[in-house]
Amino acid sequence: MPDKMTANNRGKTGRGRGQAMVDDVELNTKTEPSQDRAKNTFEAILSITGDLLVEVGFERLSTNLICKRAGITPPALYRYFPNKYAILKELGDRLMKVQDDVVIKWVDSGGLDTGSLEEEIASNRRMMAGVLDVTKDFPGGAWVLRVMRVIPLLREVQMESRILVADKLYEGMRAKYPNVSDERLQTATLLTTDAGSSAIELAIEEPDRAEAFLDETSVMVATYYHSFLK
Amino acid sequence: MPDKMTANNRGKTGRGRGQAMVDDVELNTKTEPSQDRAKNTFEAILSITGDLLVEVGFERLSTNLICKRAGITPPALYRYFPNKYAILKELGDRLMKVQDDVVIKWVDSGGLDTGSLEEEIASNRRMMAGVLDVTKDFPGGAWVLRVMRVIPLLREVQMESRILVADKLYEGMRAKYPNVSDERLQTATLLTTDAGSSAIELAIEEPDRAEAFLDETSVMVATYYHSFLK
DNA sequence: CCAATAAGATAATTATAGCTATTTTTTAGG
DNA sequence: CCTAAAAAATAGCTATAATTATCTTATTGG
Repeated sequence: MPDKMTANNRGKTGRGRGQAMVDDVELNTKTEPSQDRAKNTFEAILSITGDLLVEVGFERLSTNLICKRAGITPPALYRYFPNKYAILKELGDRLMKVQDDVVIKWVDSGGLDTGSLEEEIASNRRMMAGVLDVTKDFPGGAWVLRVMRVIPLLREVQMESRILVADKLYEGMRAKYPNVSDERLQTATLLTTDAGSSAIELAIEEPDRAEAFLDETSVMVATYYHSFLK
Repeated sequence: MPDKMTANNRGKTGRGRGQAMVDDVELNTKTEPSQDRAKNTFEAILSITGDLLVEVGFERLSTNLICKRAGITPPALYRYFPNKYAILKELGDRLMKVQDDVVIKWVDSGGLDTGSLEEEIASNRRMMAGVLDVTKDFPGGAWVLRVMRVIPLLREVQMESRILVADKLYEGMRAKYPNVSDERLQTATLLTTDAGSSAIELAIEEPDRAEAFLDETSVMVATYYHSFLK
């Protein structure tokens, strides 16, 4: 039986793989969109992916679903992203960036220049509220945080961000706690960053207790650093 | 063209669904294995699932792969577990149980009956080391923790455990910190449990710094609780 | 307004995932 | 040692995931 020659199957076969290769994948975006229409598509893919994470979760998220919701077809999506993980990576990069920016601005604007424990708690708390805000505003923010944990390549994105933030904090702390070893201070910044991130996740999950989570985490972290002075 | 009647396709069709329904699934185990052989199969499925999580990650984990590695066929697996998530849930249940047991034993054996801050730090540190140990011994322990975050139904398992542990801690703390409100103490136990869990994940991910992570987390948590005395 | 290029649509392909009806083999109790 | 129940194997099915070759439509710089 000869090949059926329909309008779009001219005897050459497609080469879908059915499953993405999770290792060895290129994760960077492809063509940067130049036209306005394309920029909209690009952004729509990202924001819809975030929305879908909230609606259907990570397991049910698929490129086909994203396309359907965005009103585009797969080739349009694959013009910008080489694969599904690249979309998630872009989301991860962006979320980390907005979170990092909050912390960096906080440090640069003197968030660490505090005296009393009470001041430190309050300053810390303000920073955490800022991080919570940008995360809540981010489409699917909490889900992006979770997904980053289960995809090794995205975990690296997160760790890079953690290190960036921890370094920034370290820089500001170094002068403040001169008699604490470099190593200890580095460990401390990493741990408190992680604890803060966990608290943010909890706060989004249980909005009713969000205030309490921020309050207590601020107390915990500030009290901890304060103990370095002794 | 008539149906091909091979040895096992007798004209009735199978009814595979191709994708699991992530919502609305039964997650409990089915037949409890009675024969020894069956118990081995049951345990093999669980421990191999843990191993595979480490080897290939969550995304590549599939029932077919588990079967292949366990030397069984899908129907054997599906005799015990109604679907893939039930396997993960059993792993989650078990990991939470061994972790919880460490904490409960620690409380019951007087882990909270400490006086000085130094004693509290040391006691806390012993408990965390215990939790780290059982988690490291658990096949795929760190991965199970991660996976629980991205599958809502498993997240519930984790939250139930958190609440159990937090309640146990709360019980012990209630007497120790009489002038702290119930609500605040509950928030505190939940947050410190979460922070501890994050630290365990970090410790497994970066074994070289595991000691430091436990040390500092103990300090952070103990210092925080200690501040309640003021 | 037209050519070049960007953006998107059509229509499939392949792989593999989850799962199962049915038959065969083990196991263990009488 | 024989038989009923338990356990596992045979051999698939169906759905859907990711992805693509090719063609068409929009956009824009000249």
